[in-house]
Amino acid sequence: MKNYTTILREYNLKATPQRLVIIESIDKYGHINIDRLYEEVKAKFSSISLATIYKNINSMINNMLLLEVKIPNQKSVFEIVKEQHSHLVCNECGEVMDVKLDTSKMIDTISHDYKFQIDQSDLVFSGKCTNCLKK
Amino acid sequence: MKNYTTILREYNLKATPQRLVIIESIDKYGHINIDRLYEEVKAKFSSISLATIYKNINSMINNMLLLEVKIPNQKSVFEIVKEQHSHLVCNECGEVMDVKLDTSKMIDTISHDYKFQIDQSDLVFSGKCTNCLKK
DNA sequence: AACTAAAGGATAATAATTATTTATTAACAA
DNA sequence: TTGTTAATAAATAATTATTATCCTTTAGTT
Repeated sequence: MKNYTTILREYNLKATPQRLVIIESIDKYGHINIDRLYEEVKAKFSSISLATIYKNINSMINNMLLLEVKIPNQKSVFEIVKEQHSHLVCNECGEVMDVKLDTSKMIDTISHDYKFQIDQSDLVFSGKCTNCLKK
Repeated sequence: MKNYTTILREYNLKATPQRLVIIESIDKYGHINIDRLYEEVKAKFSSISLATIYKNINSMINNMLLLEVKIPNQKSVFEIVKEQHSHLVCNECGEVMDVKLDTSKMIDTISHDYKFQIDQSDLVFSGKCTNCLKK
């Protein structure tokens, strides 16, 4: 069991009970959108308001603890910042999963061919996941 | 000068004057977000409502004439569907540009390693464009 | 324990998007 | 070229999404 209190403090965020539930939920699911997160948190803090969720998500993003993943045809999901990676999205079940890719060669090519300095890569691949392929 | 009327009809969309201006603007800029598009169209049809813009964008997307490109930290832009490509976004000037990439190897790797069937790739690289690098 | 800046709750305000209703018009045919 | 009709535009209204405000509570520190 991770110590979320410590994590929050490392990112200069007060470790409030609400925030603990938020980060715990995100960590639990890996990726979660605002609505599901709201429900998760409300299960433990029935009085929490959606505005508080938004406020916290935003401050966690500003402090680089979380990041938003924009996905075609569905709402963004949030995840805890970790090593650079890309995403697979299943159009059947909606599942979002991480995938480790070596993008260095591609980035070199672009930098060279287009004289463009790349600071960030957001790669999303959509299709059908293993489970849904079986069905 | 392209014949946008014909294009619209090919996609089973009535060629209304409003739609002609919409597609003309998108084609002119390559990529445009909803607000700038609204202004562009309003310059020619001062009475047009934002709802009409949304309605048309949505029907053009549904009929596969347009597609939405989701971008980190800014509003989505729309573009005319063409051969598969990726996007570069400059964080300084906001410019969005197309880039032709060979993603086949990457996709094969993912398909193989993760047993995932990839139908669509959305790749966005952000950083600094040639022009802004010079400044 | 007390202080204070930050956070939560409640709600209002704003922004973004979609729906509804009626009048207009593009596409097609005679 | 004109009439017919289904689709579209305009003008809201309604929803949904997100942010701001104001006041109370609390986490972190002394």
